[in-house]
Order: sequence, then C-alpha cells, then structure tokens
Amino acid sequence: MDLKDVDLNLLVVFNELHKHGRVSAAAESLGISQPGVSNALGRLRTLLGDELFLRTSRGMVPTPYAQGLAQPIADALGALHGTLNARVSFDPAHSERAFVIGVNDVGETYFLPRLMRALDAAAPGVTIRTVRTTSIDVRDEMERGRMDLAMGFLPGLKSGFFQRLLFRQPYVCIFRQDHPLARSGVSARQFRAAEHVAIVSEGTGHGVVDEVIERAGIRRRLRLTVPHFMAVGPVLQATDMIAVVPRRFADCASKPFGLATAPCPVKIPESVINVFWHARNHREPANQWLRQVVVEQFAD
DNA sequence: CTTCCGTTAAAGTTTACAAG
DNA sequence: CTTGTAAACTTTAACGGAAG
Repeated sequence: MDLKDVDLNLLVVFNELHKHGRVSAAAESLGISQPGVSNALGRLRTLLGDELFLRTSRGMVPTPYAQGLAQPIADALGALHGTLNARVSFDPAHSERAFVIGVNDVGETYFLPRLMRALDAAAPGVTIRTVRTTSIDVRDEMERGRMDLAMGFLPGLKSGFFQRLLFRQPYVCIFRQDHPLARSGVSARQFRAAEHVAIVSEGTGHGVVDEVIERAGIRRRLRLTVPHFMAVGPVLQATDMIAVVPRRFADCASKPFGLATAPCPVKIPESVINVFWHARNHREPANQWLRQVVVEQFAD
C-alpha cells in the first residue's frame, strides 16, 4: 500500500477511536461531528479491508488486526506530533494542561500535598487527576495515552516503559502509640501473636509482604484484610492490631492517628518506588516537565 | 418502554484542484 | 482570477440494536 493512497488523517481518527473506545468521544476529542468519525471509520474500513472496531456493549472494541495496528500507529503519530511541535516547548506558567497520574491511596497522601504545592508555584493553570493503579490496567491506559505518569511500587511495568527510581523504603510494623509493643519493640514471637491488618492491593508490588511472611513460615492472625491503606490508621488507633506498611506511609499516619512504629522482625525486601511513563511520552515536553517536577520533589 | 449510541442517508457547504 | 467538479465535511433526521 502506497502512503499517498492513504488519508493520514484517518490514522488520527483511528488513534482517537482506539484511545476512547467510543465514536462520539473520539469525535469530541477530534473536534468533529460524530457522523464524521463514523464516516472516517467507514473509509478506513474500506481502505484496510477490516472491520477494525466492533460494536459491543462496552463500546467499540478493536479487532485483532486493529489491535496490532494501534501501537505502531500511536508511536508514528507521536513521533510526527513531537517533530512538528519541537519548537513549542511546554510552558508551565501559562499551560492549562490536565495531567492524569496513576497512584494508589498511599501515593496520593504522600505525593499529592507536595506535588500540588509545587505546581501551585510553577504552574497555576495545570490540573491533575489521579486514578487508582489497582483498579485499572495501567499498561493499557498508558499505551492508549490516557495516563501520563504512574508512581508507586509497580514491578509489572517493564517493556515499553521508562522508569526512574524515586526512593526505596523498608517495611515497618505500626500500631497504637500506647500499645504494649511500643516500649519493647516487636519480636518474632510478638509478631506472630498479634492480630494483623493486612493490606492486599492487587497489581502493586505490595503483595510481597504477605508472600514473604508466608514463605518465612510465619502464621499470622489476619483479623482484617483491606484493599487499600486509608482505613488502616483509624483501625489501628482503635484496636490492638498491628500492620506491616511502607515506612513513609507510617511516617504520614503516625501523627494524625497517634501511632508508633517498630522495625519488622521478618526480613522483607524494600519497597521500590518509581515514577513510570510510556515510551510514547518520552519526548513529549509536557510529560518531561512533569517528570522533572516529580523527580525534583521526591527523588532521594 | 425509554434512553443511549452508532449507523445510514439526504441535503447543503466548504475545499482543493484544474481548466478556461 | 474565475469557474466547474469532485471529494470531504457538516447538520439534521431517521433507524435499529442494546441495556436498564
């Protein structure tokens, strides 16, 4: 197929369609009418001899062929866009760009206060929206260009992504300030005897905690299991339970909830917190800028 | 049944291009 | 520079499948 026979704008439509999974949303994003997108899709279907997107209850899902095209097309368009806009660097002071960041709930409490304050000074018009890294497919969201950055302990993101280390942190035991353990520290025996709150959030690397403890042959009394960290502080404050959490979370939660920490008697590998971005955004000035801000604020 | 949403069709407008 | 034509776009309206 000769490129001159291809209306390259159709690829832009294809890209938006794949990103949103809905014709009307793609149309809005492209600034044309919904039939216009439908029409363009029709032409692309004829051109490529494939249905490309099938109508389902969950929107327009790509055929295997379209799925295969999506990434190369996105990369190519990204490269073109980057080249044509190379002269226009990102201007944080005047930008009204909306960024989407993937973090879990600890990430929000830890990163957002400082990040928002930094943005307040440098980029008053920029807005941030966060999404849970545990409830969505981060890889997919990033590939589609719906998420700009992700921060946290996400060992699953490798190929196609860039990452930069922000910090490492050990896991610690955390419990009420006037808990008996606050004086003595936590021995292996006491660790075993205590009632535990477990935080099980799928998709993050945090699951290693339970695995490691399990593998060490230690049977804990898991009295409460929750999918995120938010509930942990109040629960520990009100009970004699203990939890194993990343240290920076413990630092944030100690004061507001009157909690104390102690080293964990079980050896648990450190939690490695990175900032991740997709290869397609590697050269995007806005993305580069935001990464830079994150690194300046949070990298050790 | 109603609502939502994609598709299709019709009619008019805009745009690009080439010929006069 | 003007004009004719084809292609693509827009809006409007009607249609139909899917979901609640």
